[in-house]
Amino acid sequence: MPELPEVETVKRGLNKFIVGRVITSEKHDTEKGFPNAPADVKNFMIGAKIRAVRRRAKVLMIDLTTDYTLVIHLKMTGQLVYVAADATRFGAGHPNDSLINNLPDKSTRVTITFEDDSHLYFNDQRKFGWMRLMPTVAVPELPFMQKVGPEPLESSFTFVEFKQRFARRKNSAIKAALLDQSVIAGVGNIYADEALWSAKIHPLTRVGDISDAKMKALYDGVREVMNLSISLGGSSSRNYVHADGSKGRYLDFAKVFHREGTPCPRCGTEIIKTRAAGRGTHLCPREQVLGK
DNA sequence: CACTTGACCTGTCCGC
DNA sequence: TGCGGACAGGTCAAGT
Repeated sequence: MPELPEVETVKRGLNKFIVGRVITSEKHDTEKGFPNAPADVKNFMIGAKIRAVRRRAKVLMIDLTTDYTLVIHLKMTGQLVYVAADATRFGAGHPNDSLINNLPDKSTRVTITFEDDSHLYFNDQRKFGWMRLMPTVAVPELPFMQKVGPEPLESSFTFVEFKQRFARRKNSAIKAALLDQSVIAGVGNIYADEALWSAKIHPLTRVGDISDAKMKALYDGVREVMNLSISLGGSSSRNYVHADGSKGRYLDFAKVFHREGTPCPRCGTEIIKTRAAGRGTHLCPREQVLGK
């Protein structure tokens, strides 16, 4: 699923496409994806105007003028795709044509219609994702929001804080700690591997065994790979797409993720794929060594 | 508390 | 071509 850079890219796209639009109808296929009562939808969503779209960690928030918010988690395969009333505006042959011209499809969980007959589709093949309507003031009270760590790309997020956040996970593997959203927000499987390669740290290294210099390299690496990815529109490994249905380009620039069998860009050693923290994990076996 | 593992779903790919 | 198993960008609830 989308990690921080992908969710940030969707947020920016939605801010461009849907702010100011009025919702005229909503339709969903199962209670699992969108468990709100029809009365909530009728009273606080239909007729509301989109005020702004925000992101915290990997969670999207669409604020409405009713002081209610649509809170959305895309999990592994979620998509939020906006399709204009005249979808041909992209022109024949545009790379996202095949997706947007065929929505809704069997993965569509929720369809939101705006006053100009344009649509926002929430698609999710694996159905792990969810969308909920709740009062805007209640969003920070969600259990996830209570425990989630700081945003690593904020300029106020310092190396000192980074080190402190990881200190309470000193006995776990560094990759598991990086993926723990309560330590820092937004890192997922792709950027964990990319940042660990950048800092030359083996993913199974115990946090407490990592030198200050390497932790600093990791702090820099996390921020660099995620900033680069945002500038490239995120990573489209399988399902992820922008709010206009097009794909992200980060994986064309990835150093290790999905690059097993190809040479390490620094030393030429073949990248391998293994398992760490229960996840597929990519690394350079020469530069990322346990106990170093 | 810190830490690990399995469960939630559907689709795809790979080996037999 | 079919079938079984492993695996896929995330989080939770359980277990130790």
